[in-house]
Amino acid sequence: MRRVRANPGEGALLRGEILRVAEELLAETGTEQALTLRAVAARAGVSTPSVYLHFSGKEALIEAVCLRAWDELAESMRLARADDPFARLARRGQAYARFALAHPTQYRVLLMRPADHRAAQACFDLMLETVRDCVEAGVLTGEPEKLATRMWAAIHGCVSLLIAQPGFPWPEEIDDFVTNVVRMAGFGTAVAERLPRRGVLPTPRLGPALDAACRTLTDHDR
Amino acid sequence: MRRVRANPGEGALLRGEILRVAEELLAETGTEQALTLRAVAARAGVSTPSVYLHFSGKEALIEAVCLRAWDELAESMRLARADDPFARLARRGQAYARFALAHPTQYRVLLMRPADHRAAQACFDLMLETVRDCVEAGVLTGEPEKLATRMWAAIHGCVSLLIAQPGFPWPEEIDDFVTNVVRMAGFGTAVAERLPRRGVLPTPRLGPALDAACRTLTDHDR
DNA sequence: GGATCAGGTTGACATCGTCAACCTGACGGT
DNA sequence: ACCGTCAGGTTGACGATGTCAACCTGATCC
Repeated sequence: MRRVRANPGEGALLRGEILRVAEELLAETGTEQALTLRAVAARAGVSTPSVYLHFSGKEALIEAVCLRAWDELAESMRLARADDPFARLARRGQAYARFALAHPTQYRVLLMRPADHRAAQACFDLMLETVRDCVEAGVLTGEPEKLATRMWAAIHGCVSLLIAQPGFPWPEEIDDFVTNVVRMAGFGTAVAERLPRRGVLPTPRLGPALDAACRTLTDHDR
Repeated sequence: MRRVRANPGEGALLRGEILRVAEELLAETGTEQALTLRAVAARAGVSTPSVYLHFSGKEALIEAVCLRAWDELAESMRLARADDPFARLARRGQAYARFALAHPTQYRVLLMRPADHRAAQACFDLMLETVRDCVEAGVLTGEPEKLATRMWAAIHGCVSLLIAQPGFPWPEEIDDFVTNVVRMAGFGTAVAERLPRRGVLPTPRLGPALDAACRTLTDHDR
């Protein structure tokens, strides 16, 4: 199983190999504790300290492995298109959630542990761009950065709870849960920003008023 | 620094002492990696394996330490009262967020790592109870369990991002962020559940319609 | 006054991340 | 043809950590 030494100039080949087996190991075990430098090195057919030739330490390796997933996420969000900006927002939110749930370990390592990297920046920017479109189209009002972080929080909360609390008695199917959280975030952001902090109808009158208001939002013409 | 041995029948005293110093250590360092059995034992004035007399291992100790915080959280949510059920929902959501941000390490350990315990069950039940009140009062519609999980997701997402990504360029003050996420969750849940999955006005007409609809929700009488 | 047993301690083991020192074989210059 | 050089590794060790089996000890009861 011993790996043959690379020729001069090809040292980076080992780096790729290490990343590959580390990703494998992480996917197999589902936890970064099981990602030992010794296990990674052994599977790559190489001695343990060789990892240090390409990564400054264990944390650096883990980060490098997980960061690869985020490029894919940005790509899959970019692919989630729709002509209507508000619909595109929902599509991208769902793409985000779908990807996170498909790569739970990487998502957890990068976004559910304290860190100062900005792994999600690219994805957030894609979200932000779509929120801007919605503001221009008049369906959302307010500062796009603030609106986007609030919606991000909702979707992140949804997937991170699903990842971290598999034992919780979730009352709806995962797909429905994600979809409904996305809808809640979208409509909630649109409505909350249009209402004053105080002076909204008191609860007994708010229920019927919401019924009536929502009827006017439905397209009866088609 | 050596602790005097407890008398027969008082063995549980050490358990309390261990919990106390472990909590101290966790609060000081902010990370459970620094919570070594050796450090805990040393600070308690006791030998390392003594911890095993009261906890089955490191994970059990960490869980026991963090679980103590949740009882306090449930209490502080119970204290967040308001006559109006919809307002009470917001108060409790904010109490939840405030507590989580005040005990970030415990929150992270229990809710942001994979686990099968149901740490948050008691808090969720308090949330659920208030959601039920809102449904009875007519301001929310739908199945309370589903509504509550969606709102929980939003608030959890908000605090867990704040805890895990302190380096992110948050565009609003933490208090405002929390408040606005809570508003988004409340109004979003109320509205999204009243709208059909399809057949909502297309974006160009949705903006003005939302403006008009939200005007009807404002209390102009006072 | 000796047995008992709760409440610990001692010493060791395997595993981990990390590092300094060493090895080795391909390649360029002469 | 030979020899230095240097990229690309390896060896062996260190200290820290979770965990466990075996041992100790002093209060209490008959």
